[in-house]
Amino acid sequence: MTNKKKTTIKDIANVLNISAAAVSKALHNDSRISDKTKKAVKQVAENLNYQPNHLASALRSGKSKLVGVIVPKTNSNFFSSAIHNIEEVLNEKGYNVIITQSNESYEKECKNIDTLLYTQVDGIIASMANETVDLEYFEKIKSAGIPLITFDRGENDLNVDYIGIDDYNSSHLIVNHLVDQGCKRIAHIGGFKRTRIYNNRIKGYVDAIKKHNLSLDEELIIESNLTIEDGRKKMLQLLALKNRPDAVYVAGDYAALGALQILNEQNIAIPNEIALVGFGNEPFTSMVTPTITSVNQHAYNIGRIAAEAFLNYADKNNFSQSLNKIILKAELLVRESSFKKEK
Amino acid sequence: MTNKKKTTIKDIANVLNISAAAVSKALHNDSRISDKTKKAVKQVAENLNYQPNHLASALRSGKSKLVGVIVPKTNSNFFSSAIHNIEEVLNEKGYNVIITQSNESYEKECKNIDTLLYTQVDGIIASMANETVDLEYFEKIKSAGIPLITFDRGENDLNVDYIGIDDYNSSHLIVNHLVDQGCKRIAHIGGFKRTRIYNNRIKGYVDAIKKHNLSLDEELIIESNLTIEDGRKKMLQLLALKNRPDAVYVAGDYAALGALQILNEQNIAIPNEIALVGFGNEPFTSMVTPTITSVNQHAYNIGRIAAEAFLNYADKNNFSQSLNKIILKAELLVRESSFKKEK
DNA sequence: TATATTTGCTTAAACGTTTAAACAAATATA
DNA sequence: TATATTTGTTTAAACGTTTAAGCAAATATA
Repeated sequence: MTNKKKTTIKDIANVLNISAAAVSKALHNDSRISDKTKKAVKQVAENLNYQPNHLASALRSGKSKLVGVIVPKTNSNFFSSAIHNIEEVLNEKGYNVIITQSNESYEKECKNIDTLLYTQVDGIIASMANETVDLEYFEKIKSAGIPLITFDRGENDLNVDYIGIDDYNSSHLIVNHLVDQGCKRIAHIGGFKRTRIYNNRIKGYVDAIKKHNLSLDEELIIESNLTIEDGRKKMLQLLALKNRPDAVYVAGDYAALGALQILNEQNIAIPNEIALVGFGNEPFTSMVTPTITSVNQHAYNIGRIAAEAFLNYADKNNFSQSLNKIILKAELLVRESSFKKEK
Repeated sequence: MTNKKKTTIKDIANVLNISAAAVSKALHNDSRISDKTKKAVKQVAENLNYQPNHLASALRSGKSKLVGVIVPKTNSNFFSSAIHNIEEVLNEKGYNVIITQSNESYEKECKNIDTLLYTQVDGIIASMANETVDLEYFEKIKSAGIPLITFDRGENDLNVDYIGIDDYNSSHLIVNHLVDQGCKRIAHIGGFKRTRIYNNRIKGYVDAIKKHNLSLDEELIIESNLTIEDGRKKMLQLLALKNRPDAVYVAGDYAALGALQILNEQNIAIPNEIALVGFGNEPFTSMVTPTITSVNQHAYNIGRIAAEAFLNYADKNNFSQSLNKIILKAELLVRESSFKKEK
């Protein structure tokens, strides 16, 4: 099958012997077009299998009705669910969503930004890569004059909307729970300090430890990239201490899983010998043995709110953005890895 | 920050007192433009922070340099990895990729197709939703005159390129392995028969069972939607049989996980009492206890090949598509759930 | 020196829409 | 009946590019 020429409004106009402008207006239900003409136009459009050319209308109107989304990876429950909800809200309003993934690489993230700007998206909703420290490229979005909304991983210095959970308080929830279970020496395998959310989790951990008058031991706080492999490595590091912890709070579920594997391999009783808590509520946390206590980040709400934040700016041709944080409460889901039946 | 007008080639032309056409050519390194002018144009473009308007060039050239991807869900290792490789190949060639997910819903899939056609993509690479039986919407893609490439989940009747693994032989690999482990009564929790890949897995299972002269028992073949929940349900169904199986081959890893949960809950020894094999090599198969034997579908290669299949058609303005299957060999990854130390 | 070719640019049309402005015909208002 | 308003349409310009065609100046060829 060779590709036939696509039907345009001109073709419809020719069939009916009216102007292209009349066709355009008829298709948009302009009040100044007679019902008779509208009906005829729509009928012919259908017959000729007319598909509006988005490029032309976007060019003319200056609005592409496209919103770009940048996430570190789609292969995570949190992000794929956030994307789903962003789509749901935006499709409703006639926007289409372009998803791109950075794979945690700053370089790829820059490319994605270029791609999206080039595609003339009307706005960008982004969660930053672990690697990202330089904000220059994100500033580029702002100076392109389109709204930028950040979620989960954002930076105050960008001075744009941010939607995330309360990382600081989540750490409190976790430490409180572990203390409640009788743990006295709680370690923290955290993310990179330079990433705000992980830094907040660390701060929350430190303050909660202090609040409970537990010993704040530097060797119990470890920075990690939070992959499975690194979780294994950092768990081994903790086990090598003269004075082992009796609980480990890991700032990401994948790393928590790595830690769990090591504990299982070394036949260390979970949670009685060492209790374990992850973060993110990835589906596998309730699939592994033992199931892993984790924190639910409410991807559902975050996605919706991020989309709504964008809609707030859309269609306004004179807007100014500023640091506008929306912080949601997170929920601790206690599972086997930290719940001691007999304390 | 209010949104300033964007720089166009006209702005550049004005600065240098040359025509817009000259600017366009200079930016594209046309041989008929002097090096001096090219240099000057590029310098001014940089100074004014010029970003080409993709909509305009796409409209003019009739090529959007955008490729649409439709997958059932991004939240699966197979698809997210396939997407990643599709992107890698296509970005290299100057294409950008728009990802959409159907969430296994036919309705959403149709919407996605409309969206992509509306966005004027130059081609579509798709894997069909479980629900999809009606091919009308996919025919719409063909009649839009752009190439359609299917992977993993496709249909012969579409008469387009298809890239997938050898499902029929994969079933043979699995049954051979289970027989090798001494299993005599092998059940199959399969996907929907109407979906080609699952049908092929069922056929492969049936033929392999016959080949080994095992009893082909209708009650051992169960159709499922392959979610965790359904995997649990169908496993319970198998356990309720008077004559229980000693092995279960599940056509998807999520359902296999559900089955595993039931076996663990009922303290049934895996693999000695019942051996278990999944399909898809989702990361969690090597995370759970016991680890689950599964089939690696080589998402890496499938993504690359699908992208290359598209590139085959791209830029050709007269092409015809036909059923063109590329079938890759799959790899059986034997793990704890089916490997008996003492047989 | 006369002619052909190459170089470096300009002009203008085109891609498919949308929309402001114009205008004739029909209808309402006084 | 004369004028104002409404209705239903057309015309033409615009969005920012690309590109075929044209043309003058510079250079090569005979």
